[in-house]
Amino acid sequence: MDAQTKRCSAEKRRAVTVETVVQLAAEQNPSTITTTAIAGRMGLTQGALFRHFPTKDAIIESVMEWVAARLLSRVEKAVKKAPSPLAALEAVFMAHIEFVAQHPGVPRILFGELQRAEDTASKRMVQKLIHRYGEQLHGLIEEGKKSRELDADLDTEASVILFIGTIQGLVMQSLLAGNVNRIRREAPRVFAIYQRGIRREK
Amino acid sequence: MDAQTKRCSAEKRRAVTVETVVQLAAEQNPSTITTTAIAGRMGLTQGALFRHFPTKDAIIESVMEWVAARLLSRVEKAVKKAPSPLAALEAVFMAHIEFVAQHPGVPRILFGELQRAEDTASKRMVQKLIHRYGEQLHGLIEEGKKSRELDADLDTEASVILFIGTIQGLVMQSLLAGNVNRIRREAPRVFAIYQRGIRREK
DNA sequence: TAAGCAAGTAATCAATTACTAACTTAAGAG
DNA sequence: CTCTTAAGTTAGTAATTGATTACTTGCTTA
Repeated sequence: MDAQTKRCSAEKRRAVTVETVVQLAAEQNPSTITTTAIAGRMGLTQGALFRHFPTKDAIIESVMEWVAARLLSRVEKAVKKAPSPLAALEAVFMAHIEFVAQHPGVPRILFGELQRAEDTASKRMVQKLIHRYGEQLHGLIEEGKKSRELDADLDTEASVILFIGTIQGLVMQSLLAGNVNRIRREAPRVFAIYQRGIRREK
Repeated sequence: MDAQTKRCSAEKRRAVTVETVVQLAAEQNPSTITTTAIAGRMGLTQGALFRHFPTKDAIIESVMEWVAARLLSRVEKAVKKAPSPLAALEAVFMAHIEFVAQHPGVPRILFGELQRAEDTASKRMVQKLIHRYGEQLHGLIEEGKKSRELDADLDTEASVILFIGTIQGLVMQSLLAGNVNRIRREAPRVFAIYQRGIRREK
């Protein structure tokens, strides 16, 4: 409910605001989240939000920064721990799924931003985030080819698209079922098929 | 612009309205499409829309019916023409992609409906549509196992999720690039990997 | 302890939304 | 040609939105 009913520092308040938006996005369409709803969940009046953010879009931008930092950090960590490129791909996949399961609102926010017609700052941030993510995957797949774990003739670009799409598909399933935990069960099964599609034939 | 500037029958007007929404959804976030925008695109005043639909949600419901009928019809046709289960899967995939390429707003509308917190009629229609679609795929994959085209140990459920997710991923890519035609080029390449993941090892 | 400032409130703003209702007008039937 | 009716217009409504403003409260520190 109210993360910090009393008054607290602006920095802390901004952080709580971002987390509140992420939380609300798990419960409703991100594009219908109002500043009143955000403030209400924080135990604050609506006007108070604008003491910390100049505009609503600025809040969304902060959310994007939060997402980018957290997601990329997890991905990086997963890559480092993995003993091989293919193992890294799997670790990244599972890390991403775990992140999404913990914050089901995040993929909705990203997808929603991409849908916006205007060329907003937050939309560009999503594009940049996914682009960077794709480059990481691209690198891993190319490494996998060299280490002969993956098929040398593999279409790297298509593999990246399928990787991201696979996660997107799992998210959609969880939306369909209205059950977030299903995604954790299904993820390994779906990744197994993906893996078969890219790994070197014996 | 204006599909039928003059006055026309209510039936025709309803059809044009639905097509206009689909068209607008290709250009902007579906949840931001207003009745004013719909009417404007049709060369009509906003109030006139409510001569033909009792509410905005009723318009969306009609759109869902339009989508369900068109998509399922294409899928059915693709299945019938295909000589084998695996060929049918590929035909369905390409038919779906072609449909999405022709109507880029459709997947956005579906995804947007799924995100709604309330349990609306149109949301249930989307759930039903995808469920039926999934059942079709399920059947094709099981057939493929029997005909020994697909791996007997294949996880059917996961394969269905991956199939739909693959399309979702391609849609996301086209949103990212802002280019609809890319999806046609990438689809066969991505499906090739999917196919490798499910077909029987030689 | 008093001053200064940052954080929060409450009321209100203009703009936009879906929806309505009294009216006008065009088209087809007799 | 006229009359009826349905399609469309004009001009509203109430509710909701993001944002602003004048005022209040509480913490820090000189």
